[in-house]
Amino acid sequence: MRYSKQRESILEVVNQSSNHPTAEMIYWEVKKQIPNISLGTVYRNLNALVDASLIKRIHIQDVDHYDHRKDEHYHFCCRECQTLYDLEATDIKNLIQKVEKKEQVKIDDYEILFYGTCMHCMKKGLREWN
Amino acid sequence: MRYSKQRESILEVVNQSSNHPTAEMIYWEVKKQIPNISLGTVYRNLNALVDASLIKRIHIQDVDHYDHRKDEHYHFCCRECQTLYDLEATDIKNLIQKVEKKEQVKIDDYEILFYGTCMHCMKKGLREWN
DNA sequence: GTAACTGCAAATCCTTTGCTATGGA
DNA sequence: TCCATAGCAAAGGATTTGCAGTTAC
Repeated sequence: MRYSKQRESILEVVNQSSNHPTAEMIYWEVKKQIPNISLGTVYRNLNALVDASLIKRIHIQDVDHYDHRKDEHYHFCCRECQTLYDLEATDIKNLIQKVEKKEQVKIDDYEILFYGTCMHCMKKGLREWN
Repeated sequence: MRYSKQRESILEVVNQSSNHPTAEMIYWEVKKQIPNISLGTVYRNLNALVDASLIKRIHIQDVDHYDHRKDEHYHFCCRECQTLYDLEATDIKNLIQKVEKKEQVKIDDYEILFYGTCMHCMKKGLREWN
């Protein structure tokens, strides 16, 4: 893969985002640095970066989002405020081991997404603890 | 939600499928019973059934699939043969409890998908155990 | 009777692709 | 120099929507 300032900028935006941007959001962000970049270029580069495993595509509630790969994590989507959080990958090695053993498969990646209510929205009383 | 034979047939096809059909596959299957059904009707009903939580939409490798909700399960996608398997939801209650406690959230649903190599393909030597 | 539902076709939305020009190695 | 990559605009594909007719209740 050859260098281009467009691809560098796109990768940088994804890596520095904590909010799992969509292609469109990435496009507008990169446009601040490279005003004449085209949306086609953003899509092409996102695909190239996903193929190269430099970033990850995650599909949440009917929309594609892009995610840096800095560490293993789960995702949590709050149904009240629609925020998408990163969660620590609690127990993941243990879980993978158990599943591999029980099902006799070899696992090399995962996508773990929980839905529910975040602490913030629970405090607002939008949902009771139970 | 009012009764219609189209919706009944669509729900039945999803419930009786073990292969996580796409909208298109469901359309062709329902067409055997109701030859003049339109694709638009299939999409409309799939959305209605998902909204009513009678079926689940799962997005795997860039394609939407539909899944019955008979029991809790994980999904496993084999990178070699592209088969999508249902796996037992090993340890799920324990995992949810741990995550809820650690992250202070309330979880009411999840999507857990593993990627890797299935037993079948490993036996064919497409990938080594390790 | 009437509101929900259907089939059909057109519209919409997101993403990809073809083309020519540019730029990195 | 040469080939990957860019920008632009048109094409593509999946899904949704508007409308007029039909059906469940």
